[in-house]
Amino acid sequence: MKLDPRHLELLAAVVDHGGLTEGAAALGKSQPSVSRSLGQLEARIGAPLFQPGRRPLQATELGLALAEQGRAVLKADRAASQIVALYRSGHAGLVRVGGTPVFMDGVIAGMIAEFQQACPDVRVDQSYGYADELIEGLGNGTLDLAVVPLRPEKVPASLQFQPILPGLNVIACRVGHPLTRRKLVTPGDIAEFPWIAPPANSPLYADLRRALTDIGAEDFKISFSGGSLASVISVLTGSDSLTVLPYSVVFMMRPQKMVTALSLRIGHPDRNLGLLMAAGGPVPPATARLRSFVAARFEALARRIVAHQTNQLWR
Amino acid sequence: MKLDPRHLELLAAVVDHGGLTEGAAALGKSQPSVSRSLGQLEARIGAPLFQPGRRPLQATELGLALAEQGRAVLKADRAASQIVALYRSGHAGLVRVGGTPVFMDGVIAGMIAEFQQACPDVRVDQSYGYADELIEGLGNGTLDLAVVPLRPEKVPASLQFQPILPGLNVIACRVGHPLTRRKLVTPGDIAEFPWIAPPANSPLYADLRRALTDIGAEDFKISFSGGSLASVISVLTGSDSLTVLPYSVVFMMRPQKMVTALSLRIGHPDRNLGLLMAAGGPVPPATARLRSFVAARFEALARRIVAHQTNQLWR
DNA sequence: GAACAACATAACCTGATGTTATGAAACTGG
DNA sequence: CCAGTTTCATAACATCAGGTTATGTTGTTC
Repeated sequence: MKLDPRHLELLAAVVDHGGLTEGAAALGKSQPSVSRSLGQLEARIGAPLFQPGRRPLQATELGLALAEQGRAVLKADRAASQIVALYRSGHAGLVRVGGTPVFMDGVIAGMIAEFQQACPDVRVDQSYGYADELIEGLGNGTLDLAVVPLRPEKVPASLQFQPILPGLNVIACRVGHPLTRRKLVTPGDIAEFPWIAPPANSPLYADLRRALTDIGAEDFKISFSGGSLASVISVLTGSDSLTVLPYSVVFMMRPQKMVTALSLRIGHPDRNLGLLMAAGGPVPPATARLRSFVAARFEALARRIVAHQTNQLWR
Repeated sequence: MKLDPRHLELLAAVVDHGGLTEGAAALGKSQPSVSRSLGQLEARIGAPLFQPGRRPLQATELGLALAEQGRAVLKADRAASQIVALYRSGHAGLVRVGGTPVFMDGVIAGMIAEFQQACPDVRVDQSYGYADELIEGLGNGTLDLAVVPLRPEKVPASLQFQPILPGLNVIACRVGHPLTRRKLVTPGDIAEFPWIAPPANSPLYADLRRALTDIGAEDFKISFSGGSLASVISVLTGSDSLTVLPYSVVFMMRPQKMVTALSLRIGHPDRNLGLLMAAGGPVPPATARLRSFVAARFEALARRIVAHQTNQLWR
């Protein structure tokens, strides 16, 4: 026999509240409604759930046993409501974040860790990709949020783009690198050092080439290429190599005192780092929350960068 | 937000069966019904439960989390159905059995133990009383079944009486009692031995008085009275006392070889031991099952008694 | 790209559940 | 033991969710 779980809930409430009237009130229903529903349950079962002729309604053994199950139903129902509430407030759910490798490793992952301190039930699925792949992912629904340097005019109509930092690259090297002792670094100075190149298909690689070309360093030797940020940093700190990294990435790594930037201004790309999301449709709450969290952190980061720059430690 | 537990059940079934159609089939419902109900759930929640545009319907993270709760609801529901099924088949429940002390202790308790080997989930609440109290208990619903010696014409109309053994008392004594060595015991022989009397308000006490009067033993001394069966047996086996006990009780105690009956026929009361139950209303299945079990055991007992009597061990 | 399977939608009906008003029954205190 | 109060059951009605069958519509598959 199939029982209606709502009937079991009613029974549990009535039993636990010691009476039909109070049980009904606890459920926010009228007393006759609960009375009739329990009557139906009793009729379906064909056995008394309550001892007859007792005015503060008292359950039979069978009624108590079924109320036990009703409590289980109520518990599951409350848990489900809690899950929904968490989800709708953005405190639970799954956010699939994609972004360019260097930014994700150097900046975003740390922010996500911080975010999850506040929202431990939000799962984050991180993936890497460049603009085209990220845009496709957002388009076909396999990605909720992308962190990507982009030219605003290249944003598809179906997506919305929120700029969070101007594109700005620097030449990075290890702390204590010979060139860091010089007040002014000239293009000629850097020619003697080997370079670490980002993956050849990355925008950062194009930035590197352009920056070096801009400053007239046509001829440079690449000693290492293709690694992710962790590898790049390892090589950078273990050698006198140079590389091009986003300003924000180097800035975020300042506390570790492993990497710094040269006082050589290079041409900056006409892109903005920004957050890319699907436009139009409803945004999953957890995605919205993470998005605004990251945006806020970047705003703070931008202020700190400005403050730092005015301190003239870098130029 | 309050969710309908039935929706959670639907969700669990669909998720676990890998599709809406199969999930609906597993629940014995039509596919459109489940589709629409889940659509409503989705609308109420305001968030997608399934990934859009996937043909074997695939749940989102939220859907999976809610399905987990749905499984809990389903489990509780099945458990409740199981409870009802057990109850309705008489394999679970509570039976409140009342009866006269000597029969309950000497015969019925053993049968109940045997019954509970087969139906361990049937709880038995045993109480003691004489005819009037038992009839009242059955009348006001505090008793399901009574085992009581009764004159059939004294059965109230609202109750039904099922005779299971003719009333038959014997004079009981310890095994090895001096009188057991005599082939024929005369009324005069018993005069010298002290008597154990049942409680003064019990029918058995009246039987005792009548039996002794019948056989002309006007003058007898009572050495012990008022105890329950266990005490009576203790005194009986520890002395040369005599007492009056129902034949069935003495018969049931034969295996222990502690108590036997004298070969002195005494007048037997015009009562029948029987099972008394409320008539008319629906009988709780567990009560019906216990009733028929006890009746069957008594039938077997009656046969064994007859067989034993033809062996002439007693008379 | 055609065939197929899976899901969504439409239209309809039944029945459960909600309501308020009211009656009956049990408990309470004197 | 009786009146008052509380508690539950019943009546009458409205509404809506959920059941059905029939029929699109859309992914998936070969």
